[in-house]
Amino acid sequence: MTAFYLTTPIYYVNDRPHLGHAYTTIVADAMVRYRRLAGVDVWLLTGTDEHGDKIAQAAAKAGVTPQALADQNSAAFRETWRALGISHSDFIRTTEERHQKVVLAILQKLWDAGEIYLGKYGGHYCFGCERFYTEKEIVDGKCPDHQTVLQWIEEENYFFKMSKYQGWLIDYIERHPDFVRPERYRNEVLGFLRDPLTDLSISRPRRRLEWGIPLPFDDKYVTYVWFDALINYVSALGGPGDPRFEKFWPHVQHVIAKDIVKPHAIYWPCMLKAAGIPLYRHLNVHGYWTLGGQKISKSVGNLVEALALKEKYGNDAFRYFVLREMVFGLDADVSEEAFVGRLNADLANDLGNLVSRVTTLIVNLNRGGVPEPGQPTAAEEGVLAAFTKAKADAATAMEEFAFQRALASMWEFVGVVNRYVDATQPWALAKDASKRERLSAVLYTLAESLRVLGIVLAPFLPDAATKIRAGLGQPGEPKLVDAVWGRLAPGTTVQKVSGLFPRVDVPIKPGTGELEAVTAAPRVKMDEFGKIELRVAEVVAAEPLPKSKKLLKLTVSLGEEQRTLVAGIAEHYTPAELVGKKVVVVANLEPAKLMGVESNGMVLAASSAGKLAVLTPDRDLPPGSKVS
RNA sequence: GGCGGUGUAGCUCAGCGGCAGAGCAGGGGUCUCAUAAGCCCCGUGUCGGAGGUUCAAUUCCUCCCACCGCCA
Repeated sequence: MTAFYLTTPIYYVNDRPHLGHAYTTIVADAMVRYRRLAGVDVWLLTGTDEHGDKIAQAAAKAGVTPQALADQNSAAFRETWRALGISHSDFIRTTEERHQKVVLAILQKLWDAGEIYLGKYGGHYCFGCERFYTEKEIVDGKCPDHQTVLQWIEEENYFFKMSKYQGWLIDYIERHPDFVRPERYRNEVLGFLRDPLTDLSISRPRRRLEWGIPLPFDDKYVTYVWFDALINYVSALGGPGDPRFEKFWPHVQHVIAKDIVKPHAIYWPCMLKAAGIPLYRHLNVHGYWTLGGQKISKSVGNLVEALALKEKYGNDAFRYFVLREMVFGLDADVSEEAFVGRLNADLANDLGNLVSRVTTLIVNLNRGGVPEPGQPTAAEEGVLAAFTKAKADAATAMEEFAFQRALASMWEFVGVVNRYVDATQPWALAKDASKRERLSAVLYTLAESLRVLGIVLAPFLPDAATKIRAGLGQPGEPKLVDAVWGRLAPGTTVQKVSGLFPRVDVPIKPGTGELEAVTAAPRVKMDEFGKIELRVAEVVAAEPLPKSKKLLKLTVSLGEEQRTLVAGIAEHYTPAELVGKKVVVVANLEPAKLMGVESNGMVLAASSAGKLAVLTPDRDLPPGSKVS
């Protein structure tokens, strides 16, 4: 069995988890699930990066220790991945001993090999910020934050001899065209390498920064955060020599966002080379999300809110959207409108409806079981061929981290199956006894189409795929080797699978352009509606319920009887306003106790955007009048 | 300022030397198994602008404009 090792970046804990982090992690998760489906032994690593200046400063500002801040924010990431159903194998933190141990070992090894030297670094330093500024950040020789004159100070630091690897790295990237991909980022890296590469400062003096891993050969310094952080990919596997490392490291690929290309494409290969560790296979770089056409800024925090789409529409829809909408490597835009568009068009109309119509057809026309496949005709061969193609195209796309293409390929097949249903018209075949065998062949083909979809979609839509397989009597873990035509046994029980992805109606709020998404209500039959007894009632008495902000206790007259009911309208109506009003109530609602008061019915009220109005008859009618 | 990229239908994008394409949105039709879903039909757009190479350019070259990225 082959192995596969994939890493997300370790996320810096001065930030809260947002859509950008989620995308990187979902991409990695989908990739790993896909390989796992194919029987590959996979290891997915994520985690948090916890050392450095910014953490120390943020912690000081918040009045907590750096470790406490790191604990809190690291937990936020862990919780987000749990909520998104990420199937990572390990979660590493750079403050863990297992990580620090490997960092120390590598530093020592580089020191012993003469790859590190003590050098002088001069720069414009601001004592207020406790940091150096580059020439371009300086405004009139002053700190942009404090407006104080910067001082030129020289500081001794340890440097990694990165410059000597420049020629080697250029050569390596040229010989390995997909080392950094997509190509645009490879070109960027090569562009950067056309200028002389400098040595990399890998330390910070402890008198300035305590929050880091002390250098093993000079405890007056801590390790520079990038040098520390990159090593997580190695340390999480136990480091060279560890069986897990030996097994997975030869297959390692990284996924990152474009902002951290340089450390990953330049520092990291040089570090690995110097440490005698083989280079990673691929650096897979993706772009940024914009929100409703707006650039994301941290102060706005809107990228965090984008995660709410997952709460609102479900995890599978969220995964589908981000994987389908972003061309891997390029920037993409999220908006609720685009999200709902994808959800309705691809998930509800194409896939969800297909699953619903096919399972219903089989249940209705073949007493719930998978029929015999019978004699395939050109139409059936066409469906099979379409699946074979979709599976192969998706596999190719997944090799290249082209998630959008993988999903598009699968949807080609969904379209073929929808057209096949229309072309063969099983409902018509069922009316003709002489077409019995033909009907069997068609229903079998449809059932088989759904079964294989339930397998190949699993890495992308884990929950929906499980439901599809369950409907076709396929419990347990899906395997790609079973996504082979003809494996579905005749006689297998089929159950209706409806409502996989309900359509969403989106009225656009007038004037604002904002969307207020509302899930379409299911249709009800007349006799179902008829079960609800609505009557006009007159409010006889009203009083607030003690200790409740929202509830009012109402006594209403229905003509021949009086009732007590509780209504959640206290924020919108005073008791005095209500007495004497004629309202509409549900008269046959099951009694319910609210704040200790038994309520026998419900007052109907309409609400929108925080406003609320009870319904009253347009003309005067006696209490008890039926509403229908 | 240097290097690179992008500019194609209302929107998102594919094509990259041989009669302009897909998905979505929009319009029309149609079936009824299905989530008012499906299916079928409908796109003359100066392929950013100007010039050039070529029998032929959206596709190659030059310049210009706009936007973006990396670097400074």
